[in-house]
Amino acid sequence: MAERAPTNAEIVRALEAVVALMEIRGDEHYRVLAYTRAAESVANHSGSVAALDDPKSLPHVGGTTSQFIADLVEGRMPPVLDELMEEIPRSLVEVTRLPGVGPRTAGRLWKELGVTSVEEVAALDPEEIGKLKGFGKKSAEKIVAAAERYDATERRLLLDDATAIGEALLAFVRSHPSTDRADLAGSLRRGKETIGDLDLVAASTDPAALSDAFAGADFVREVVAHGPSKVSIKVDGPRRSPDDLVDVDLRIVRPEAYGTLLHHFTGSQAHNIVLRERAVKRGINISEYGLASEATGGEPEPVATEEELYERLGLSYIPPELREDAGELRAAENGTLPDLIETGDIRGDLHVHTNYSDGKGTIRSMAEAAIELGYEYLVFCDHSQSLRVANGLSPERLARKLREVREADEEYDEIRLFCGSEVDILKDGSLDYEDALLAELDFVVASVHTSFGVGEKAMTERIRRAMNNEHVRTIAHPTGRVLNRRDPYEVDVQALIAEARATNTALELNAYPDRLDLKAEHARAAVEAGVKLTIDTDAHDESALGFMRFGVAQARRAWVEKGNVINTLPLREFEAYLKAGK
DNA sequence: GCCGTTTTCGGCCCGACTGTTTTCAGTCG
Repeated sequence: MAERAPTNAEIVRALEAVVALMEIRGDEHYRVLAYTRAAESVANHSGSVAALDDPKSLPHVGGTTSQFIADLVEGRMPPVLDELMEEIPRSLVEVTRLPGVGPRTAGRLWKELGVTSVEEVAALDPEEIGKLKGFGKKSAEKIVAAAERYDATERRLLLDDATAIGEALLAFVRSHPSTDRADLAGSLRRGKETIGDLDLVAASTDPAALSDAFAGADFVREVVAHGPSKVSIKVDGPRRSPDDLVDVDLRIVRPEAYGTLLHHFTGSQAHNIVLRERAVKRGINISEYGLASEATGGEPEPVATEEELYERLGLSYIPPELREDAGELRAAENGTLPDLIETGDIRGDLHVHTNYSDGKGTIRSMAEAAIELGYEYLVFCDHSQSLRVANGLSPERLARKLREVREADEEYDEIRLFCGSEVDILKDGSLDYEDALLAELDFVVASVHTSFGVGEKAMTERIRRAMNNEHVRTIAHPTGRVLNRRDPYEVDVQALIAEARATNTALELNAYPDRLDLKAEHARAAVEAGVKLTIDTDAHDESALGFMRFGVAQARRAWVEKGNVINTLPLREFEAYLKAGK
């Protein structure tokens, strides 16, 4: 037995390692695909896979892959992975990440030139590669150049940056005279927590003209590919430096085929594949150009909207955020898709900061920004006393702030203002204010900001203890991760969900683009367990109140409905919830 | 390797673009 059961993410990493190495070895495509799908299935599972009685209950996990998972759970190295790592240098996997280099090329560079790493590719003379059959001067130079500028630190775009860049590009596409419709597609449209590259789709009466205009626009830093219906370019990333470029794809079709195009490039790829397989069984072939069947003589018949596409397949409309091959097809067949929460359902923000601690806004400026958003209530939760780096409030300053919130509340008819605290959960699980003080506040958010490295057992106990405090209504950013900067601390999220349910404590889905914590799989597990969520921006200035849309997008990916979220309650009901206690 | 409203065997989504090719493999999404 292993010391600790592997997390879903660890199982996924092991399966993906098999995929990468098998591809290099040149294993049969469908064998590799099976491991790919098993990895996706584990990643999409909301509960702990290690805790399942039989992993075969997961879709795309059969006898072999379930044994693979069982080996990991019991602390054994799965033989297939052992064998692959014995045979193939692990560092070759990185070579396949070079743009334009896939597993076939990496495998040949290794077998025919003895190259095992990106560094060794960069050190190659392009002429050596050019001597290999099927490689010319151009591709040889491209491969070496890609290796030379390869940056191993994977950096993905946060949602706010991706949205800003994407919307600017979209405005350009929409402004072209031949454009009929255009949208952002891909993972940004699905609301994924981070974005690798941007996908745009357009319906145009003159695709070639739009393609040329896009490839020639002044924001283009590099043209990667340029055809009559597809353009791939690089544009400046958020850091606007030469080594911070973002890949962008634009696909263009005639207006009548827009529905299937938008659908195709929204993905996910896994969703598209299962949807298309299902269609093939019914004699229909789906492509971005439409639906083809015997009845259409094998030619694609265009479909103008996504709604019509799903309808023609006998399915209810599946929102983009659910398109992950995570059970949405079955739900669409049965008419049991969730009625997903929308940004407009949010009635207030329960976790915002002011200049009393480390925020930039004042009580009144934040209140006025919240009024602009149409909120019915706003809860100020500044940091507590021990968090000195964030100018945490002493009991005296908290008392002063409480008075000011009460005064400001009198001044605004449009909104109710509440005074809360984001109170630190100290190392031993006690809270950073006395209970008597917490009792005076309207709402208490508790969270961990220090001593991240205490280990899973201690961290889980620490947060569970905080949940058992009668004043603590929600746990903010429950896993502490900061995207691109800091991994989550070790904590047993399943145990937190169980304790949240037992103590009637909510869990926060923090909408800040670099947190988005809980992540979607955990948020889904929480609502499945009957735990309520709060979706809060943790705003430190007025504009950050607008991050709510990113939190809602993540909640939608977690199959969350309005009724699962505390701050969708109308003011009267929210007040009743406050009054009722835990 | 997985899967079954034609199947326990024989299938497995579909197409654009590039480079090096005279018909296609590899990569990408």
